[in-house]
Amino acid sequence: MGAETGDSPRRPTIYDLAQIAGTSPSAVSAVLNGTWKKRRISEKLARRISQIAEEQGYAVNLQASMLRRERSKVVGMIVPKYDNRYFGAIAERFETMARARGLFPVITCTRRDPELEFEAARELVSFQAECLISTGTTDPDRISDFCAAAGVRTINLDLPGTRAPSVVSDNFGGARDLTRLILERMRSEFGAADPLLFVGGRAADNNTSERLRGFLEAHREMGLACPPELRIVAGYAPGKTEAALERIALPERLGIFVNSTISLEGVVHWMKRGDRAAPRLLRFGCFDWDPFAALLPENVGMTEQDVDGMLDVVFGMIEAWPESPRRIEVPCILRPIPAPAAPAQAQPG
Amino acid sequence: MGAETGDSPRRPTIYDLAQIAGTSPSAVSAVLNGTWKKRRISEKLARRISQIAEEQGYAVNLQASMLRRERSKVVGMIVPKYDNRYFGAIAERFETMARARGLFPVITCTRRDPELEFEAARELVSFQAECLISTGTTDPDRISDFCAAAGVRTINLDLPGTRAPSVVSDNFGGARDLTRLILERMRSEFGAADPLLFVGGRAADNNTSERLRGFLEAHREMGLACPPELRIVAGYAPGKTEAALERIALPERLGIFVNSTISLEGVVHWMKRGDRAAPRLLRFGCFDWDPFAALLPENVGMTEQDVDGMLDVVFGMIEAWPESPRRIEVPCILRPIPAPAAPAQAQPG
DNA sequence: CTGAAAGCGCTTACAG
DNA sequence: CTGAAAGCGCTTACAG
Repeated sequence: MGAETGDSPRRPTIYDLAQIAGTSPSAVSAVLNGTWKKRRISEKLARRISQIAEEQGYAVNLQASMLRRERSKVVGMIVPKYDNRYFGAIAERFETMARARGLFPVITCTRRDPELEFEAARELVSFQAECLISTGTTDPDRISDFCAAAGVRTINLDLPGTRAPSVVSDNFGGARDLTRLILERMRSEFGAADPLLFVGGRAADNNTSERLRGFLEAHREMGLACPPELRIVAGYAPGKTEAALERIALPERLGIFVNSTISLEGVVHWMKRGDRAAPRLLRFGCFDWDPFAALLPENVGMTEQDVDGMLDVVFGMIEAWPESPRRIEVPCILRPIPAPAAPAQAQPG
Repeated sequence: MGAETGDSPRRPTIYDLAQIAGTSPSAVSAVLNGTWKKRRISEKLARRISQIAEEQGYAVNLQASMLRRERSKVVGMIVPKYDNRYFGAIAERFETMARARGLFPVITCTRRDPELEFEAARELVSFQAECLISTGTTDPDRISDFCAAAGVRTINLDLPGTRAPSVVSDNFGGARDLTRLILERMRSEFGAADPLLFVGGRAADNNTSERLRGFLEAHREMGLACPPELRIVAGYAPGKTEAALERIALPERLGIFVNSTISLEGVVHWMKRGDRAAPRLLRFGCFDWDPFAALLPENVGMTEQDVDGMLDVVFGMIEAWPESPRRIEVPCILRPIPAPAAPAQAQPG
């Protein structure tokens, strides 16, 4: 990009508008930012200035405006991905809610790269963000420390950081309810009362351990023992999940608790490969939401994190600053999927 | 948010750093923005200044910096959604590529709301964006006109706007290839040689009409007539698609060309409801990509738009400005899905 | 009812 | 090798 297109005139400023209107830059500024009634500028002048601004295609220079104002109204967010139902929904909802409150949302996507995350935090501070929400970041505390030093508030979303208030899903309760649902469906459809297989996630990951706790709790309620070999917690990646499933011997009928749609891709690939002994009577539930995954015939239910609910809490914290509680839990939404009403679709003959 | 936390000290400026270092603000500025070698500042001083900046948690004020510089390096993008595989991938890739070029990407999500789109364009101009990429917007020409008046360049991505250069998928070729694939699979799996059903999209939508053209072309090649009643172009919404499918009589065996994953949701809901006469031998292909949709057993292939390829072209245009061609087409990527290797999974008994 | 003036935090010729 | 000074486009007390 060249610096200028050469023949394109400089973008008009309030000085240009003032000259055209035969008034002062102060008056133009007041009219254009809505403080003109307070300054008792005549409605006639206000109207004329607005008209001229419109004609000249005027747009305020936010860099200048923010530099001068005491508040930037910029709120920053760091997400690991957009290309993901959950984080996509978070980013979208955050933007909508911020705008509704007259704030300027600036979102950055850092693909779980710790260095990029830190650079993004620095950039958002440089943009004069008033607060920074981080979600899915690998090192939230480093970001919080940096921001604190710069006087920028941070909130961790769906992350249990220790250096900032956090808003998290009730992973325990959500997992317990999903586990109950799967157990129930195994019983009603197959008459089974066996412990489930837990698949996906990382042991060090707080969300995974909370979900595992809920999973075990539901088994305990039913008086079911839960052998450790039925827990595959070897990462979220589909390939790892698939490989781990291949290595273990599984019963004829099986219920699976899948810890994310990422892991679910691995589970389904494994199911689809018919070249080995897989359980004949299979059902699963998944802690995550995806509309197409909801259509898989073995799926009995999905647990959706309450994005709207969590962001309501986040904006509540922003507004009630600095009296934010350290941590708030938001319940998840269980979406049961009814058993198919009819026999299977046609298969290749 | 209160204006200040009261006890938090003002964020340090180059004046503060200069005072601590016992030098001038000019020197600090030069060191911090990398122009110090040109100014022949001693390496010793440069090192000391950097050190102090680090200690003080200094972060440049981009508002001030951008205001003073001739270039903002901000590149804006308007997308309709983040919560969508395609647009999520576009946003994510755009951000990565812009950063790699030392630019500041600012993305706004406008949920197909024409007023919001226009407000977003105005806001990006106010942020001094040097160019604006719009994709999936309802009124790209209005945005282009406004930006042109403000001296901001626009590029339409996957949109055939008339007022700005555009980068679009080869919808014709992509649809022709996908249609060929479905026809081929209907023949090899079921021995069928019937015309396909086209489902989804809007007739007024350029992408839909191009895809329909490719669909018809593939039929023509095969010597197949293509009766108009086998084209359901009543919008993308899943509900509309499902309702339209219910209203028509369909043959025992059927191949379907589905015009987006949005419409595909409707098709699959219709397939899953077993309470009416649906085709027994069903296959479909879909012009869009989704990993779970790819797992549906009737799916023979999906056409992915080449997001990386399109954005390469977009950044090429940005850099080669103002010699941009009016319109560039980028081929799509066909992803065939092999027929299942084994018999169907267990169904409820 | 309105304008002149200071200043937000930087960058960059310009003058040593 | 380095600093003083002007100015980017606004906003906002302040003084009429």
